[in-house]
Amino acid sequence: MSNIKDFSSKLRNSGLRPTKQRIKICEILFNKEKTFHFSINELAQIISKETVDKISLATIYNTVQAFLKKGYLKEISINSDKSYYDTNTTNHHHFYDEDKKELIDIDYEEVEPVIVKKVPPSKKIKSIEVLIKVQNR
Amino acid sequence: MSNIKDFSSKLRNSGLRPTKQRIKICEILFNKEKTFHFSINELAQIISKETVDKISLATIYNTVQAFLKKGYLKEISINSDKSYYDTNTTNHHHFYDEDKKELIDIDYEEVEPVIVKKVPPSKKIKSIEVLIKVQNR
DNA sequence: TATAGAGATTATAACTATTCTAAACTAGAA
DNA sequence: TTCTAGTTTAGAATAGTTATAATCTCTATA
Repeated sequence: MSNIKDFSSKLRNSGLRPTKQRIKICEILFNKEKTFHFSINELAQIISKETVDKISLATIYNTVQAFLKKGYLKEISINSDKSYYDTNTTNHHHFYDEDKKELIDIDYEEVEPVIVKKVPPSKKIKSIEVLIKVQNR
Repeated sequence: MSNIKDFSSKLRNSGLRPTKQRIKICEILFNKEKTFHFSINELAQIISKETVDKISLATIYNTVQAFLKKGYLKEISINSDKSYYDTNTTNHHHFYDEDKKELIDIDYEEVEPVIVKKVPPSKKIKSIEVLIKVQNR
């Protein structure tokens, strides 16, 4: 379990000034035992519940962008109207529950490695994402 | 190559009244030898170039939604701010070229079938989409 | 410890994608 | 030809996100 000191030095080490807003957001995002998925709006709601002094929406956007760039978060693509982020930045795939509108991690081992026979000329693979949409039987 | 009559009856057969706007959009979308990918905005621009009488944005949205529901189009999920659609509604996957911001179809045979060992309880798989992000080597 | 200034935060405006609304129009059945 | 349900339309409304410009705050260094 990380504490404020840890987050502070982690932020500093990656060139981000450890402000109280960023530390708070770290606590919310990275103090969980499970990884989780969120939209900016969901994150904003959690923050407003857990803090006395509010953090402005702009800062939340900025912080998420910064963490994304540093590789602490991963963006997930669902066909959607808004962006979703994942605190699990390792290689893994997702189920998307069409009924509950909910994203579920799939352990990497649960999906056989995806094998692609050809890649466009002079390109290299950056990532492979599998999205499996499921619905009630 | 389909002509206006064809589109007219195809529309009627699927319960959509063949209006001149819908027929025009059909011509643009389905008279190509290659499948293609587009955003609403890109489609709107093509329409405005190819037609004298404009089609309102609302109609373009409505029509794309209608074609989507009828299964003539497929929505594609890229991590994005807007929706993309594909005239290729068969099972296939995509490369996303991060440099050109361009989507490329992958023939179904080019990717080994994705095998999932477990599905969430009482759910069935609706679709499996693989998005392979590539960038310059 | 005080302070300057780069980097952050903030409220709010602006922007973009999409949906809604309500009036006007039209395809096609009768 | 007439009627009407289904369509189209312009424009308003909404939601997500980014930009702006003023204010604030870390932290290096004097």
